[in-house]
Amino acid sequence: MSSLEEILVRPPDEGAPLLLGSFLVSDIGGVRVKVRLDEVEAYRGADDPASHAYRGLTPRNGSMFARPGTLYVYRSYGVHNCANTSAGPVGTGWGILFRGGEVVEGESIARKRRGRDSGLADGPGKLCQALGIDLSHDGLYLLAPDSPIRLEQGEPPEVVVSTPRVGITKAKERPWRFVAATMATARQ
DNA sequence: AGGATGATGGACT
DNA sequence: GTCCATCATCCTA
Repeated sequence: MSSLEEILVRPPDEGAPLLLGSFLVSDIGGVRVKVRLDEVEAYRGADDPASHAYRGLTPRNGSMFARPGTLYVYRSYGVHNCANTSAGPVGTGWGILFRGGEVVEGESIARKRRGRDSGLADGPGKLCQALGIDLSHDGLYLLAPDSPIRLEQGEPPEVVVSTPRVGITKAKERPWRFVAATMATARQ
């Protein structure tokens, strides 16, 4: 099994599927919420018209160009926050979007933050809300054990399904969305 | 300085 | 399935 450091330094279309089963943990407001990642997408910087980093470094996307494992948070549709980790060598602008997961700890906190009892983290905006991630957390280093938001190693899923990415208008055909599945349930 | 846009989610028909 | 809230950011001028 590869370490998170080894996974994140790879090109994201190779690293992203290996990130499935890992945990995204937040210690915010004195409480902990932990999510097992089951859906991610790769964005490949200057090689990828769908990436926020496609046009190079801007004030918003700086975290994507930082060392792999840096948290990049952006506002989506004026309403939601979405979280990524940077990937690849420094300066590439590569990244992996955390699209969804299952809350495995702090479920009551997640329910409260989400204002509902189900669908707690099955989407990038929902996942951020459940974990309490907002723009102020942009730039955190997810591999630091004392970071309030961090990645922790987990068990890889039985099966990984790859599909085109969701919600983009450019480079739609690239199969860079990766979803954890089991032999029985080959989800799309 | 202003306008278009979007890696979404929730409510509703 | 459709509609749309709502705003940071980026591009054009």
